[in-house]
Amino acid sequence: MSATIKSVAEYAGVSIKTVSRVINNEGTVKPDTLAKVQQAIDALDYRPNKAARDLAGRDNYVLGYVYDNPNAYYILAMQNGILKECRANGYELLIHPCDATNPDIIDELVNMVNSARLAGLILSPPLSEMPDVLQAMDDKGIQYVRVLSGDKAPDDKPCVLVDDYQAARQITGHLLDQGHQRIAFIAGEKQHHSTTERQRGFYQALADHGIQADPELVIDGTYSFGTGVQSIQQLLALPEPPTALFACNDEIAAGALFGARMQGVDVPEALAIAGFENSPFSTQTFPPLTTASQPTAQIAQRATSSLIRSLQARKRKAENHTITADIFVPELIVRESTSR
Amino acid sequence: MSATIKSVAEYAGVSIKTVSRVINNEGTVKPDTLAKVQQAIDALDYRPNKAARDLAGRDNYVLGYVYDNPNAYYILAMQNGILKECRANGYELLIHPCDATNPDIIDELVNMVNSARLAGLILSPPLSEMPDVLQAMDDKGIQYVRVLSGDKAPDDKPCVLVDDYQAARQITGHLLDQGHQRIAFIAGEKQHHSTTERQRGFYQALADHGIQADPELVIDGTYSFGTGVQSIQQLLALPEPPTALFACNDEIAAGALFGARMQGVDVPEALAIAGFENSPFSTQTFPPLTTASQPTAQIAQRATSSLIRSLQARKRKAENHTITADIFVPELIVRESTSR
DNA sequence: GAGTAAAATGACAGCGTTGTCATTATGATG
DNA sequence: CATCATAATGACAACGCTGTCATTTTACTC
Repeated sequence: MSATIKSVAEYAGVSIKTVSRVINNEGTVKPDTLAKVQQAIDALDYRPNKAARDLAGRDNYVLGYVYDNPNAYYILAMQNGILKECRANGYELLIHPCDATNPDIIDELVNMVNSARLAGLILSPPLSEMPDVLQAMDDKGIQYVRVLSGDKAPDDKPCVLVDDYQAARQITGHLLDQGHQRIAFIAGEKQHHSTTERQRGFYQALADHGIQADPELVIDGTYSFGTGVQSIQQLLALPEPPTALFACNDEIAAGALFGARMQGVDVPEALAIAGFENSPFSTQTFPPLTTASQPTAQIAQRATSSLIRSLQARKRKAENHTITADIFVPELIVRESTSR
Repeated sequence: MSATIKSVAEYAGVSIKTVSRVINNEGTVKPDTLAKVQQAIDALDYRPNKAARDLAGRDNYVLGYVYDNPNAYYILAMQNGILKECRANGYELLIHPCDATNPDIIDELVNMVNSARLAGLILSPPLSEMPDVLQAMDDKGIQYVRVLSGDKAPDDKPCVLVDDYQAARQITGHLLDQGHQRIAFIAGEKQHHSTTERQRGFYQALADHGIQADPELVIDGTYSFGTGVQSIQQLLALPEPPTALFACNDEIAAGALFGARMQGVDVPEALAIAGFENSPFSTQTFPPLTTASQPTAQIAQRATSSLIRSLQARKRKAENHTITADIFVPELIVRESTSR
């Protein structure tokens, strides 16, 4: 049988309420009392009973992660990061896969939050980029944190930013540094901010080097292997084909690599290819892909901790809780697919 | 404010205990009383408070999913299936990623089950195939269900079987039916039962057709793209190369396909390739891969429901609860990579 | 229709925590 | 050193449910 707050209180020689104050960091406990209680907690290996906490308290210690993203690696990395932070703070996580294209998605989410009595929500793209979803959460007073693509927060609500723009600029810059002049770009779904941000970074890098982008070299597609295969065929058929390609993610890049090989085009000798995401795809090709690595798990962890802090701040009625938008810049990883 | 058991009881004109009996299916309630209560539940949209249930009851309504598997698609599919069944039965799910090679893994798991007060565990490979892990669970009286590769249950403890043997036999049979005589096999990690079962099916199919397996055509590797690329080079360098390949999973098959193309070998004209798993890899290649589809989400759902049933049976002290081992046979999916 | 066993229902405590409010200790002030 | 404000602590009810055991109702027997 595991220790209860009562046994800890007896062991430490204080009331259960004081123990409660310690485990909730309420701050109104004398240092030596606190030390005694901490020691009792450690000695008895006490862990608060979540069910009792939820039942007695006003709030619940459960966060929700809502996702709709076909990319399994991304979701799992997010999930791992969130879980880590939740565990560290005694929160639990409710996982809720959903379909963002479902017209009833908003009702579904509100319903879920209410019936599971969630304390807050972690939203990743594309959900985190849907204004009506965010609006509904605000209306219902549901707390959330978003993971977003961008280089500055779109509003003052909590979010963690991934600076795809900057990273895309770096990747493109890397290709330019290698002497490439005709660089192609294959985009993913335009609904994802990540696509538009990466494209913006691509254009900016060209502009930095005084190069005019050739519209023929920019192709719209989806974040898929198939897009890569098809697009590269189209690009290679051009009278003046590109000597380098920046694909919006590794999956597209892998497809392009495959397509190029099928047509007998050597990579990187005749065509340099860079991807984005540092997914397993990027090392499972020959040659391995140059890419940008976003520390997804770490981003998720930061988002979660930010949500928890704002939850606790609200609990203590600290209205002056300042929301700081964390920002991550994916890091350039150079591999053989772009080496000269 | 949502309805409580008390408001339902008042509405229905019975005691709260009777409502409790209804929601727990205890069976000792008169039909018309039951109807009244049901109606009250519907009218008030009552949902039992999980925290109160957990606190008051002996058991918790929380299951755990423990995984260590590099394959993100598999895990996510499992997770989705488990979640679906949990939700349908009012259970919650605790997700616990872990490292099976960690020497302290057993302590870690036992600790987790105790501190989170889990009702039961869902184990997938490789954890479900580690005898010492299972032994520890049995010793501690922790209930679990395993998802296993095999065509019959190894013991009388609850499990759901995936008949890789049968499916591998079918895939190999399909290649044989296409007239192939020299069929290669690339294995994954030998620690995974799925590998040995698939290999067993491969040999059996050859034997069925009176063909002697050529050891030169069987290569050990890992479940990775790289294994596929390397192995196919080795196979194609043989004096008498194979005309068909059965790769232990789609990732290997995709690597092999890539490697074959690199060497100018046409697929399927000069070399037929089949994979296994029906992962996204299998449709992201040109040509798309023949493979076997295991309904992972459905398997997970079945496993979860089996665990829940056995949990409830134990609660009612029904010792005569018979454990039926469900068995799934992955289904052959023929695509262009093996068409004549 | 009285007597009995079995089925159905209810009263009430208790699960482990937090919130509210009362009480006690501490420190500052004159 | 008495007085008071404030910080620290404690007593106790309440959260919504289940388990135990007592009570009532029902069904059956002679």
